[in-house]
Amino acid sequence: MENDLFGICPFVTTQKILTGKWTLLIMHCLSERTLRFNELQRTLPSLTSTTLTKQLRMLEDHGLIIRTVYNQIPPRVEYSLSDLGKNFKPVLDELEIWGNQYIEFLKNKNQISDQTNDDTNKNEMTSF
Amino acid sequence: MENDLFGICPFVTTQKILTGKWTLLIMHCLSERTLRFNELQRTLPSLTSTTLTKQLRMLEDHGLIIRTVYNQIPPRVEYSLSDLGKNFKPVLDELEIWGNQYIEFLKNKNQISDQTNDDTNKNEMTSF
DNA sequence: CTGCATCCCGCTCGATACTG
DNA sequence: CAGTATCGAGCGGGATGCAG
Repeated sequence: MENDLFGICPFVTTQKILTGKWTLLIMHCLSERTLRFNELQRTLPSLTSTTLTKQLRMLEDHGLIIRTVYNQIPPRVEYSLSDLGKNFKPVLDELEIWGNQYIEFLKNKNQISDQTNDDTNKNEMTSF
Repeated sequence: MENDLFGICPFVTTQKILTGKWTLLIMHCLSERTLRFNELQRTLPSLTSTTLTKQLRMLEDHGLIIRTVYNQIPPRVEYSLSDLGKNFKPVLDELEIWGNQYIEFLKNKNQISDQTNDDTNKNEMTSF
């Protein structure tokens, strides 16, 4: 296999699962409650159905979420966490705590750099 | 901005930080002790210096690790976690727990689908 | 409403070769 | 020992358009 440590090292394995720009956010949303496709879409701004579908399929293939289809008109599809997905909750909690810490860190950093560097120049080279 | 929620949503922000195929593993290694460049390289199999350097630079730029250079011949560079990086430890711990759960899940899945195939490669590795 | 098919762009990974 | 320079392949994200 291309990824020698997948299925062996817990960190490499998890990292592989978490590839996908929106996986954490999706997992967080579904950890609160079951959601329909367009509920997810409304919750996650700037995320097209194409991308959302792909990410959901990936998580489903990996066994983290469950896709339930109701045969109705109009269609109704619900996404919820599997047991494996529910066990992921502690990770999400710690991730959220640390993420907020990091955001605070960023704010301080920007305050410092904004004092010295007020002119974020964007001059396009007009000629020469 | 290309990433509207970076610096706002803790999950999106963290996900962005964690891009990089080896970030979690590197963070785990450094969470145990300070390491030199080639120690990391020896610890992490199949990882060229090019890639390792890039990932380390990324983590350094994001403020998670600290790079200390000793002016010596031969050169000596040590990598350690910053305070921000040390605060990441709880995430790593939960990640490791869940990752091992997931590995167990994979084994069961493979047992079902690989009833005819007996894989001889079943070494237990806690990490790397 | 919940997708799939297609195409394109950018970016990351990694191989290889070279350096102080 | 600890990198840098360069280059290429591959893959994921997203825009667009269509479908049941």
